[in-house]
Amino acid sequence: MREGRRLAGRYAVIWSAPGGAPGGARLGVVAAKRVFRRAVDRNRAKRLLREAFRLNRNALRRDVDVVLLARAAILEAGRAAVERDLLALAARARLLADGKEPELR
RNA sequence: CCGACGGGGCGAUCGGUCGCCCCGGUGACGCUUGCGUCGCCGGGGAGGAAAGUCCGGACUCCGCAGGGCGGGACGCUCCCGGAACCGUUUCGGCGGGACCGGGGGGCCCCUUUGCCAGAUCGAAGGGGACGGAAAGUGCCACAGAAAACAUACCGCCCGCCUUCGCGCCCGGGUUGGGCGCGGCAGGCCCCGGAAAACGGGGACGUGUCGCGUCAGAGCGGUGCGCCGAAGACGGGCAAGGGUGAAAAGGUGGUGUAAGAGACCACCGGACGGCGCCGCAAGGCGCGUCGCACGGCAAACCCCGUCCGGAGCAAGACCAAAUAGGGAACUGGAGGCAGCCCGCCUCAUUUCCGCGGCGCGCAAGCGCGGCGGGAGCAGUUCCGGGUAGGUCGCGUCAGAUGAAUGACCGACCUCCGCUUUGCGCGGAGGGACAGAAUCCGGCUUAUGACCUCCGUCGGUCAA
RNA sequence: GGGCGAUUAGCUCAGCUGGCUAGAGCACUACCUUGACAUGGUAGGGGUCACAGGUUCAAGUCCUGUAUCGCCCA
Repeated sequence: MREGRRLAGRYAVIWSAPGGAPGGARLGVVAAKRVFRRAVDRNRAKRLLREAFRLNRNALRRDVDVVLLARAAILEAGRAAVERDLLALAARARLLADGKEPELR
């Protein structure tokens, strides 16, 4: 991951590196204690990122590993907004599976 | 009835789909043959505070025969209930128990109010970390005379002394004054006279002088004074003054030089005296005391009860590499020979013991040999221990970076539109907040709803 | 997870066994010194003692709770 690519979005920062598993891309989530002081906020941030990743896992390339770092603004966002942010980031990082274009608006 | 605030309870509905963590079962695949990945079935999956870490306990290690010092925590009394846990047990129970809740009682403080007033008391409401201030030590700033074995600043009173004033008495009686008498002079009136000259008389009391008498200030007095003032000294008193958070009972009287519980009445108070009531904390009565002995112990401290220390990052087990420790065994290198025994050459730190050879008169020195120990080197083994791992943490959550989410529907709440209903649209299902060994307590944070309680406001009725 | 400590002026710190006006240095302001500046001198301003409650006649100090910051232990 130290050599991986990094891109920042509104609600998250994404790292990516070659890897992957038979089931598809693997995920790691990070919520820093400096950013989210309360444990309930850290859990909320990680759950939002995890859900957004799960719902869009098939849209991503299968041969990469991904780490998502939550940013402070994510607490104000809903699930759909986090999903859109994640897909936009994946597109910029060239992480989308071949032949599939995100439906960005 | 409504609203606000405080306190308490509760912190939450049903169904479906897709995912996550753990356990049990099962199947497929992969290979380092016991794990990994994926799937299916069944079960379980955050809180009242999981939080703060303020306490108590279980548990673990250290220590351990027992106790003390030091340090710390708690503190009215009685009853009932709950309680993690501990001890004991005949497994029914019994005893203890940090702490929590409820009720009754006592004591103290504050506010309001009622007593003529005051000390103080009663009532109502509220509050109390509520053992001891008569074991000891310490502190009580400023102000005030005095702040804790009370004191005497101002003040009140008495005595004495000094000075002064006032009054009285006495002495002295200047100038002057009043009264009386007298002399002289002057004016006025009357008579004589021509006359305003002169003479006589009269009244007046104008001036002056003398005598007598009366009063008499200033001044003086070792004088007197139920007079007064000031000051010094000696003594009595503690009522009044004012300061302060706090000043040694209150009111009225008697009394006194002045006063004071000095004495008296009533009220209040104290008692480590007695009696009675109450399980007790305490209360009441009697008696005694004219009534000195304040506050602070969330100051040191004393009394009673309790506590050994550290903490799951405790601790237990498995255990690589490297370095170091211990034990046992072996003793280097080369050549000859090669089945074994063996033989030759070179090298070999130090100590002890034994005997041998050589030199030397001797002490001793040198040479090589045997045995033992240490060191060194090698091999093997052992233990400690680091990285790492497993357990601790199994009990209906069980993680070594930590799992509970998303969507749909029902239902509910609120807002808007609509004449109501029906219906439509929108928002929301809410706050505080996420287990990390477990349990109990405390504290703090909290939306909606509920209603038990309290305070305040509004409206309605009586 | 567990065990501890601190908070006083803009900054760094004192403040004893509760009491007198909460002080010191740097910084800031004004004036003096200089042609001007630095330095120096004089004077001055600036404090919810982190917050809340309690004990006490009286709290920065004592007690309790809260908040924030920091340290240590595998």
